[in-house]
Amino acid sequence: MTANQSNGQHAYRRIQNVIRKRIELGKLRPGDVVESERELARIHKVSLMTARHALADLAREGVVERRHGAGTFVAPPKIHFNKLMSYTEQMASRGLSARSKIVRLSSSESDTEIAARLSLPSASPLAVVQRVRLAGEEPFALETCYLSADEFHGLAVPSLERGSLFATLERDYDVTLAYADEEIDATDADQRVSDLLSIPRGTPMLRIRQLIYSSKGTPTIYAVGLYRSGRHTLLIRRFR
Amino acid sequence: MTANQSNGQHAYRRIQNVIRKRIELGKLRPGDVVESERELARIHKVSLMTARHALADLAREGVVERRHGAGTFVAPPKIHFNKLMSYTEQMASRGLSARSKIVRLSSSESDTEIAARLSLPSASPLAVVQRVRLAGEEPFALETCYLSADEFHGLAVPSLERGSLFATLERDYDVTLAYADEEIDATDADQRVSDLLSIPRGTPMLRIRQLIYSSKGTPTIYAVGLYRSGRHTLLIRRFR
DNA sequence: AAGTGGTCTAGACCACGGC
DNA sequence: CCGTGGTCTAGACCACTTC
Repeated sequence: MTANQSNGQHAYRRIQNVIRKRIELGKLRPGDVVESERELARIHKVSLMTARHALADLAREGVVERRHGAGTFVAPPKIHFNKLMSYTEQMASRGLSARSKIVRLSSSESDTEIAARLSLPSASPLAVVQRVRLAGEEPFALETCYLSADEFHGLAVPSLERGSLFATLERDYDVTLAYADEEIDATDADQRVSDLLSIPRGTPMLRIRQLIYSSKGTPTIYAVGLYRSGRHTLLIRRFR
Repeated sequence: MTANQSNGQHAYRRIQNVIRKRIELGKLRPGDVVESERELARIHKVSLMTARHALADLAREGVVERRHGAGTFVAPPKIHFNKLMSYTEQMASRGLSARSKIVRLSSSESDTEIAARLSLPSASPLAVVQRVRLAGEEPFALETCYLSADEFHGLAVPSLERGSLFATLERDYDVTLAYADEEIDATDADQRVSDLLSIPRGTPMLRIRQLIYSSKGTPTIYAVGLYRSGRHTLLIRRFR
């Protein structure tokens, strides 16, 4: 009995999971006090440092707040700012289902500039997935994703039409996405965009170009999104 | 001799400061190995847990990176993503000087919607500072800031023309800004904007509306920025 | 095999908060 | 006052990387 105990989990993780589950189930609500380090140590039969580790880590994640001399409390539910989420996940977090239509799917194109962004040789074949995103029945965004066709061969339409690209990559290709750098600016709708989204040419669009990195630090997806003005606002939180 | 030693610092902070200083002075460069936990413990005559605390904390801040089984290394210098910076600070970080022109300065307006965003009574007087931002000689953005006129009376033009609004608030009013929530979308230039920025009407604009909070959590500034397309892109990093 | 970070123990004293 | 979090000790074993 050293690091792991009954199951294959670390002690501090087990403690965190117990607390997390209680919050998830509504047994602990925001503002409620959580057991103190000493109580947790006693209950879980671990040392104080381990109980402390569990709480300090939860506090870092923003799950709980600690007040010196007072105690540890469940943090108010936080809006997930600056989180990298697939369209599917974004919709799900608002209780909506993602609807989209694939308008282009190919795996043998090549584009020097995009290959460069993905740190690929300039003639590398690229897989391209272009989708129109729908809010209700109304199209409001056009998203185009570029990936290395060599690394991700055989991206299937059905899996993309239902699940998200993120989920497909993580499930079928054992790639976990970690972070993305985004460039955001404004343009106007050109002919192709206005046709696909049924909006007038020249409509102002929010353009988001993101380079999504895997957890190994490899640039994995280059995505360009065009969002119809008024139908989509981006939320960001910045810190000083 | 328990928590503090020679000076009034905690042991783990002292260790961090030593490492930080070495990085600042260039004695440690990105990729260089930092002393191991055991070495630090020996050198600073502290326990392993304390040396560990120092390094783990530096790793959280992104100053160093730790690799299991390999060692602790100085992290590559980070670009400051998602940092709340005034226009003046943004320019300074690129080695440029901020140039802007105040086109409106008043302190007795009132606007129910904006007052509400600042959590003020709806008839509260507002101080308004509207500035055109210049890149070289070319105007590329229009920024409008709203503050409580009661709290910030006597905002002087000269201090705003040179220094930043941020600096003025922090110096003259003892307010430190902590974070901001931003809504980003696209619009087009209306008559007033196109006149002020000398651009055609209908030019797509990036619109950033930010609510800036003080370190006490009080909404302090509501700012609306309109940025000319192609002349300004926003950079964001998102994490999963 | 040697060295590293990651987890953990079983305590200790200090600083702070609320009663 | 008592209970809380924050720091700290002097070790231990495990998991991992490097050689």
